[in-house]
Amino acid sequence: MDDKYAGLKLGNQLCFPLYACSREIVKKYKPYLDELDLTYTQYITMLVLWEQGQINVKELGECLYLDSGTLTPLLKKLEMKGWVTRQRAKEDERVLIVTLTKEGKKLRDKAAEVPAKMSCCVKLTPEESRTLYTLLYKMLGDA
Amino acid sequence: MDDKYAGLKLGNQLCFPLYACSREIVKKYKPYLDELDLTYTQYITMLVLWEQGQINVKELGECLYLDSGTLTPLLKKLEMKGWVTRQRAKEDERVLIVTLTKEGKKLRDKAAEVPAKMSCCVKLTPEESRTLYTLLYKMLGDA
DNA sequence: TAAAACAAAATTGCACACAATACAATTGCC
DNA sequence: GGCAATTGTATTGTGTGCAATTTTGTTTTA
Repeated sequence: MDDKYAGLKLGNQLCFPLYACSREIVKKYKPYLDELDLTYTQYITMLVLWEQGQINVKELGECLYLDSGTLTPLLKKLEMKGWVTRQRAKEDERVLIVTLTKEGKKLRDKAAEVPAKMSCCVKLTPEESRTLYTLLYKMLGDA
Repeated sequence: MDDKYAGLKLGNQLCFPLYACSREIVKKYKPYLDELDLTYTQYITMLVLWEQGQINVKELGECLYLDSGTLTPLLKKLEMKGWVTRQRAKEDERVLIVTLTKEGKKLRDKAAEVPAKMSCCVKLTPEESRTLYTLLYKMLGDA
């Protein structure tokens, strides 16, 4: 009878726990990131910059699955805080290059404690975490 | 040398693919939900209402992991579209009861096709989907 | 080489999320 | 009954997230 609507049950949706989990995790980061004066999105942006030092907006967007509409205001805020600079590429003035500043590099030391603090919140075994990680990247890969 | 910062690598973060996947999936829903004149958040709200017919805001928030700051404007929009009514409980005027209308019920038939359309987008085997589902709920359970 | 096609960012506008705050109704305690 | 604490929503302000459009610059081609 109700089979027609079985697919519409919240409990049968894979998307829902994904969506809810994502928001719950970001919420858990908040107290630690507040200490660094970073939002979650700013944090993952800084992760890329700490690894690469310098990157243009297009590539940054590809790394983070974010577009310029999200990144432009975010990067301007990071620039105002003095952690990055934004300048046009000499070779091609359309390209905007984001570079980590000395101050931005310093922030990395404070941030280094965050992952350990967060890992306490995730109640999965290391193996479960790996499995989850693999499955998520498999989904993302086809995106 | 760089071990100190190993935890900060984007590739070592579980939160990141979770966050990215969540947004990518919501994005894939968009064209189908546009046809129903629903946003993703409105859609999962309707999922609950299609199952329950009636629910108060507090319980709805617990189901969806959303608070009143998100739900209040969202429910007002659903009310304006004529799919739900909002009225205070007689027993306790603080409680707001959201009820599906006849029009809202009709929408369920159109929505019934969405899950099948979406399942094509998820390139996981049924077993992988179940594993992912279980792991996500395990994380959520501790949230 | 001038115009068209293309590309990268920025801008704009709408829709969430959510913390913080406000507010109104209710409950508990004396 | 009176009043403080609690509870359930609503409001406000900030920060995304993204589609659509515009601006600016580059490349292609007629």
